[in-house]
Amino acid sequence: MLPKTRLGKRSPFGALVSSACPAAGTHAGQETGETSIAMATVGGEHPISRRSPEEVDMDALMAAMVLSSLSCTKSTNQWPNQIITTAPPMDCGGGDLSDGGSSGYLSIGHSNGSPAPSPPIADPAGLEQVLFDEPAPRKRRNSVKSAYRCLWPSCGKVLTSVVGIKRHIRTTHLCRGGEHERCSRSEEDFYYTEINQWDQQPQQQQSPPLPLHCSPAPASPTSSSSSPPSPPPSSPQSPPSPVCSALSRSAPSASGSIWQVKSEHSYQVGRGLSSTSYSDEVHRSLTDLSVSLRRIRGEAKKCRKVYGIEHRDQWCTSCRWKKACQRFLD
DNA sequence: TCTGCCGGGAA
DNA sequence: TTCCCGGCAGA
Repeated sequence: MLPKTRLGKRSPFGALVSSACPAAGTHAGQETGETSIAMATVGGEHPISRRSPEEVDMDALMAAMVLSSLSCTKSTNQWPNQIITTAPPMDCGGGDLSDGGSSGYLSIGHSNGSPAPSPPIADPAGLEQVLFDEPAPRKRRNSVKSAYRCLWPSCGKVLTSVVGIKRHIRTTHLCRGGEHERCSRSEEDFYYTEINQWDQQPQQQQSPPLPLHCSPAPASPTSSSSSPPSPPPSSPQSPPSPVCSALSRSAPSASGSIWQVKSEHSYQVGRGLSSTSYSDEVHRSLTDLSVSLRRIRGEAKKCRKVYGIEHRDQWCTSCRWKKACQRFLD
């Protein structure tokens, strides 16, 4: 009768989705999209591996400098830096032995094991822990034997300590000229990759079966679907940080003893869990809620389809009432 | 555009 | 409680 404004008509989840998804979808989707693009692009043609040594040197140096400067400002502006820091390392040189994009995660995510500083990881983890009350699955490294491989073109030196590999990179590759010394301190992070050897120690693995909280964490506003939407503590825009510390989150099915280049690993993780997963997982958590709050449209034919409008009297009551069909349950 | 069905109102 | 339907959202 009256034109009713049915703002509250839809389930609160619907509203929440519409309000949350833009944030999650746009941010995460775009970010991850950009990241993916960057990864793909860089992976496709890697400057370091294809260019002349001088160009490589300069590009890598530039990228590293940018990264270094960015990493210095992480504390103030968190997530954009995470985004940004995700991309440049890919530029600066994952090398050929792994997917181009992976090096970004490598250099960022290696905080799991390597002493290289990577502040952005910690905060999302804390945030997600706060939001989801889940234990941080970071312990897997305990059972991992690590080595570090130099990614410098045509080097490939493997050392067993971070210090060693850093020193190697710094002294051998970066600090040929003294002027590099200043920036190379953080730069060497990008020129080595960690290779892990998982032993068969299944019960030691403390990592949860499949940590999904990687992405929900930044999705704090979105994930509030299960809790009243509360503004993020600090950032007004509540930006999701697609980069999560998920390097060690993927659960490699270690059958036997595998050496796994971490950059590869992280690339997959990055696509599957950390970056892309942000939107994916948000979507998924949202979907799960959606299932509970609103039925997924079923594949089964409903009374309407089966009997047709003209035989509406044969419909089940729910269908007649435009409710969820009770006869053809999915 | 069609369809399922949520949310709400009327009887 | 039953019945109906506006309107949203997904396919």
